[in-house]
Amino acid sequence: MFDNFINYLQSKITLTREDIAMVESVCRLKKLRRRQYLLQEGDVWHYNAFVSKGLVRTYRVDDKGVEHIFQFSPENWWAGDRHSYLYGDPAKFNIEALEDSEIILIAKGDFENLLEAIPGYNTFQRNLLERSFVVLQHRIHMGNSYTAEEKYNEFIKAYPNIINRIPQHMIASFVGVSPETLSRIRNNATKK
Amino acid sequence: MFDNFINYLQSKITLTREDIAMVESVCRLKKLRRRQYLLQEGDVWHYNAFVSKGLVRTYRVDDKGVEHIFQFSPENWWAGDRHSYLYGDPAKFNIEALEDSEIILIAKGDFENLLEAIPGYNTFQRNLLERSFVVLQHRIHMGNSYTAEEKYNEFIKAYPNIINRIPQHMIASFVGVSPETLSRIRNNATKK
DNA sequence: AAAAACTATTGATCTATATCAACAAAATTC
DNA sequence: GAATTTTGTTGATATAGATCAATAGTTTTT
Repeated sequence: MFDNFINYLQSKITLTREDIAMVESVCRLKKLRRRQYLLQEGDVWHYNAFVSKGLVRTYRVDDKGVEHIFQFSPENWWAGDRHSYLYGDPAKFNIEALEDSEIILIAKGDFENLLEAIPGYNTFQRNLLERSFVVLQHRIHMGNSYTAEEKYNEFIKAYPNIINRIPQHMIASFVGVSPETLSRIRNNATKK
Repeated sequence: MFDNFINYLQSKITLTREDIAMVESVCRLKKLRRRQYLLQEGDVWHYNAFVSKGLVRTYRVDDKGVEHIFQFSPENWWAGDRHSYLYGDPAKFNIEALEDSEIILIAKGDFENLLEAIPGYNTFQRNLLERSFVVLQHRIHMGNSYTAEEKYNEFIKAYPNIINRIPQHMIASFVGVSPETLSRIRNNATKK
């Protein structure tokens, strides 16, 4: 039931039988149909969510009602609203399944116990955050200095394996470009 | 000599006398004159740098030769190139002192030892990264949905204490707006 | 204290990209 | 399988903000 997640963990850190039992004891499986929400704006988020199957998007709606996708999470990635998780505030993000999905939920307190109890997990988690930091940093830099076309090219370079599972206008939203502009970019690119 | 840093640490985690001795044994003080570089593009960064006095900026130069400031680090903040640190690649960032500064350097290996050796430090460091993540996330969202004026207002709200130590065109660079536009924004704001 | 470098302002012009709008193909739902 | 929704394209137009350029005050350097 939680095999995907256990395999993921074992590829990152060493687990004893007891560790595995402990992890499994705090996991909860949540199945989502396409278009179903894992989190809606306004609710408080206190889970760590591992996508074991499917694909999920995390997005936010701005003052003008426009959606801005922050992240796509396919299998073996995480999803969540880190701000709400950290500060207990109502979420500004929505998380919605783009495909029928299976999500493993671990409650905040349980997850923190795992980090302390399993040797190396705290360090691995810190490392994961460091790498995320670098990715976000680069996205900020792209936002300030790349053209729309460059941003799109960077996206397909960074996520080649999921592009055909995501509608084009959502890629536009992720990279911060209007859907029309992205359509024109792709059109020009094929002409060359 | 490292008092500022020890005080900072003690405000976050509990330190024994031995812990303090261990920390001090791996600290190195580096004094910077205004305009002096702590890191230059192309060099590899393998420190954790705590600003104990002064102010430092971390910036990157894009393909067109334009500077983009990623971060200002005043007293009691950190500075560094996390990408270079993590992957050992030549830095894309420059770190330059905006004022005469004192920086405490801890080499990568030493720092990792501290995280393991001092109870709670690993967890505190993870928490620090989580909060940074949230900040960067918000900057990405602003980049995609705020006007130039809103971005500037957000900056003065977030960093009210350092605005008068930073030239206006550098604030413009940080928020991702041209210096002329920022000048006009401020002008309009005062008219109201 | 003169020269040089840095900083901020203001005006004129340009441009990348957004917005508005209409249409059609594809996918999904009933 | 008809109706509805989603998705992508293309054209016309608008606009926020960039760029270019000139000026001047301020700070730093020599």
